[in-house]
Amino acid sequence: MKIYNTMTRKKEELVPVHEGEVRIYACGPTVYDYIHIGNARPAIVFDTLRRYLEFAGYKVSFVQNFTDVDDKMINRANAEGITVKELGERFMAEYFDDAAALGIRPATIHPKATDNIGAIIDLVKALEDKGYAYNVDGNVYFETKKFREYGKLSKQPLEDLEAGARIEVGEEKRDPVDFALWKKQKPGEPAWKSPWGMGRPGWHIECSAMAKKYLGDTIDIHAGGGDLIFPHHENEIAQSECANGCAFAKYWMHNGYINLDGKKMSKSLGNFFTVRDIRKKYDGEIIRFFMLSAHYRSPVNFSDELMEQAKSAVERVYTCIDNLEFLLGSAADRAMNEKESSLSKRLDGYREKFIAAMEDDLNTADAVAAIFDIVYAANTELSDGGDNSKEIVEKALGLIRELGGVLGLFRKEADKSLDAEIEKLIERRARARAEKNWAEADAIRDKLKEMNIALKDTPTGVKWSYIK
RNA sequence: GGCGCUAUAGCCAAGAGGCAAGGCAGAGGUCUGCAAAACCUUUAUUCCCCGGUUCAAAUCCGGGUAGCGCCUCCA
Repeated sequence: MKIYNTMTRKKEELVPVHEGEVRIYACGPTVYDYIHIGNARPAIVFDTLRRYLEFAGYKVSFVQNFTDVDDKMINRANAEGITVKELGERFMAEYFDDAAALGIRPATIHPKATDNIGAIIDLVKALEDKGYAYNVDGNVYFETKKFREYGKLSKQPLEDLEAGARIEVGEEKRDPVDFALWKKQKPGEPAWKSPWGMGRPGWHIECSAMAKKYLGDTIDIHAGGGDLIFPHHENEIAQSECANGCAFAKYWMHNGYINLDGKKMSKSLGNFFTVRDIRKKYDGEIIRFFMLSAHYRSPVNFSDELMEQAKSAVERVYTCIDNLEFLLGSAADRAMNEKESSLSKRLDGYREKFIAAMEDDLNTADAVAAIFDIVYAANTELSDGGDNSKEIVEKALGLIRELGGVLGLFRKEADKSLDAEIEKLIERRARARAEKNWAEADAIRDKLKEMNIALKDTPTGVKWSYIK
């Protein structure tokens, strides 16, 4: 598989450190609020990466952290009159609720910063011992200039950063580009015991510490949103490579932003939609489809119109699945005929197209198109009245399910339970139709529609489904 | 100022030298008692503009234009 590596700005063949296994660290949310759809993009994209790598036969260790102590957490907890811990627990639960709706599987491990204070302290200590960090009255800073390669990910020369950096009033750092590894406790803040006194970790160090603890000194893929490149990932590199003396990550993957009217969606600008709000109107799967219908590195706009488009597209696939399942009921138990063998080969071609797309830096837009190719082929070649073998119908159905599953899509089973009253209505309508009593047949159909049941008259009988 | 990303139909979006994928929406049609779903036809002689390279450019090179992002917390 080829992956675009932000470090080299090129697509590179993925060669994991350990054969047959891919270790991924993805920066997770700060759990002080509901996630917005900008936060949802990396979660969906990298969950899809993980699914594809597993499909391709790798063992995948996927670590996604929760930042559960920082300024935003503290401010929000104070505002709500609860503890930082309570706030974190609440929004971690809300995160998992949203994630499940978006088809995001729980990571292999979801470490929390506050559960890993020991590992964080060890790392800061190592940096201090090696002369990369200095302590000023309980605040420990990383001395950025000591790391010659600083800026290699963002391609920002240190001098330029320095020129642009601001020095806060009362700043005690030796250099504006230095950043905090350990913050001294302020009144009312949560704090842990450390060699430098009571305090809490800086933001960047937790990822370095947890990546090392759970995945080792050199991980395969480090992933996150593009806005983390600088300073977060740059700082992680500085911390980890200085402490461990080896490369931190082989590949850096960054997703593009979600825009609103062409402008980046962000909490600070206030122009964002939470996943929770969107879910009131659209199923999480539609949000996921929307995200995967563009390449992960390109920016995408978000709007109601686009969600409607995504919804219609998702429905097209489910309608096809539903039709194929109905077809199975009347399909013949025989080997494929010549025409079906040819269709089968065509379907294999679409499967290859899907894989080639995913191999090419996770081109999910092209992969989605391959699924639509299958849908089209099935719609065209396998019809209600036709004589179809079970084998070919199952093959088309199986492919949509299999490839859809790699994207975390199209796996929902239609509800096939029907209550007796509705069943009776369908039968009554069938009788009315047989007697050519169209008025009654249509009245029953309208009534069923109000009850959320759609009917379709086919040569092999009446097909019903719930209206979504 | 430094670093970087976009520009393809009404909308969304792949493609990165060799007849412009796929989805949504629209129009007309087929099937149907009528529907629904599906299918057929139709919707970019052309990919922001101007030059250049080439037998061949949406794709490569040079120069513009427009929009966006990071450089401060941000996915």
